[in-house]
Amino acid sequence: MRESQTAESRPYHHGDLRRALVDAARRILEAEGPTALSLRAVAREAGVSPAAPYHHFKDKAELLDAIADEGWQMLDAAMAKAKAEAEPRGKLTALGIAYVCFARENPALYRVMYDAARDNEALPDQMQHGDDSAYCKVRDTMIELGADPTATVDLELATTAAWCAAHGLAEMAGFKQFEHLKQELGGEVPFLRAIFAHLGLFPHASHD
Amino acid sequence: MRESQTAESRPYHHGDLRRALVDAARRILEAEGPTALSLRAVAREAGVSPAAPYHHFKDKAELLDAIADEGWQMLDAAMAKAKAEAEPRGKLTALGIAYVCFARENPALYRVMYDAARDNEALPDQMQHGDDSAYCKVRDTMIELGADPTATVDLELATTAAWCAAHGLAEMAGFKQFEHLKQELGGEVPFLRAIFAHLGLFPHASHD
DNA sequence: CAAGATATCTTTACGTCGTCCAGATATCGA
DNA sequence: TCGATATCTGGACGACGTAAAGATATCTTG
Repeated sequence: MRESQTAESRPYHHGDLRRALVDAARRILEAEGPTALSLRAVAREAGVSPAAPYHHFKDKAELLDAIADEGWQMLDAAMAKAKAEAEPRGKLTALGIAYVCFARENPALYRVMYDAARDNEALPDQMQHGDDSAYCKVRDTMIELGADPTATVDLELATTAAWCAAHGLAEMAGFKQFEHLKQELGGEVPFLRAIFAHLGLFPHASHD
Repeated sequence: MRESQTAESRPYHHGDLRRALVDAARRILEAEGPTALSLRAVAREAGVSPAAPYHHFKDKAELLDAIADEGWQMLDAAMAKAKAEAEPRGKLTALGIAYVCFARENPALYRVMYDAARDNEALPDQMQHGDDSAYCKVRDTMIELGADPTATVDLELATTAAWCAAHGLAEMAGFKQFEHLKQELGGEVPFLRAIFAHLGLFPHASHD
C-alpha cells in the first residue's frame, strides 16, 4: 500500500470499489428506496459482479454500516450549519429543526442509520465522543444556554431527552395523520416548532 | 358464512388458518426475532404449505399488518391498565412509562408495528378514532390534568408531542450508550422517569 | 526486472425467499 | 345430490445473500 492513510485506500483493479459501492448504494437508496437496496443491485449499479463487494465488506450489514456512517456525518454537518446560522438563544431549537429536517429530506438514509444502530444495539461511538458530533453539539448548546456543566448526569439526561424528542418527531412527522395539523399551522416547519414548544427542552421554539 | 362478524372468520379446512398464521408469526417473532420472520417460516410453523397464506393475506405486508394490529391492541391494553392503576396526578407519567415498557418488552413486535406504519405512511386509523385507543387515553389524560379541551389544536399538539417523546425514548432505551445512565439512576424505569422529567409534558415524573 | 505472493474480481453454485399457477380436495348453496 | 366455490398442495420462477474455486492484475522481494 503506497499511502495507507484510511486503513485501506486505493484498491487495485477498480480504482476504489469500496467508495464506488457506497456511492452506488446511496444512489439506489435515493432513487428507489430502502427495499430496493440489495447487495446484488449495488454491485450491478457499480458495474461489478455480485460477489465483488465481499472483498470490501464482510457482509451486507457492513455495507449498510458504511452507508449509515456517512449519514451520521451528513447529519453532523447539517446541524453544525444550523447552529452556526442561528442567533444564540435560538440555537437549540435550530438544532432540533435541523435534525428533523435532515431525517425528512433523507428518509431512506435516516432509516438505514437507525436500522444499523438497532442491529448493533448502539448508536455509533463517534456520536458521543467525536467532539463535533451532533450529539455533542446539542449538549454544548445546553451549556451555552445556562445548563450546569458540572451536573454531568443531568446534562446527559437533558441531551438524551432532546435527542429522543427529535427522533420521535422525525419518525412521526411522515405520517398522514399529522398533515392537517401542518396545514393548520402553515407548513411543516411551523408544525415542528409547535411540537418542540410543547417540550420543555427547546426554549424559544415559537420564533425564528 | 354462518357468522360473518369479523369480515371473514371460520375458514374451511384448517379450522382458522388466518388466526393460526398470526399466532405462528408472533411465536417466531418472540423466539427468533424479526429477521427470522419469513412467510415460509410462518407457514412451516403453522404446519401448512408455503402458498397457503395467500388465501388469507394478499401478501407478506398484509400479514405484517395483521400482526401489527394485534400489537396496537396489546399496547392499548397495557396503557389502559397503567392508567387505571395510577393515582390521578401520576396518570400521564404512568402512560408514558407503560408505553416505553411495552416497547422494551416486545421489541420485535414494536418494530413490526412501526415498520408497517411507515410502509403505510400512517399510524393505524383506529388509533386516533377508536375511543379506547392509547392515543386517545393520552389526550383524555391531558384534559383530566387541566388542559383546555376546547383548544383542539393545542391539545392535539400536546398529545403528539408526548407520543413523539415516548416513541423516541422507546427506540433509544435499547442502545448500549445509555446503560451507564440506567445504572447511575438505579434501573431502567428510574431512567425513563428521569428522561420524562426533562420533558415538560410529563408532570410528576420524578415520583411514583 | 523476473517471479512468486497477494489482493481483486468473475463464475458458478447452493439454499432461502416472495409469489404465482395448476391441480387436488373439502365445504357450501341450491 | 351436484355444481360452484373456497381452501390447500406441489412445483416452478426469478431474486436474494453468500460461499468456493478459478482467473487476473498489482505488489514485493530478490
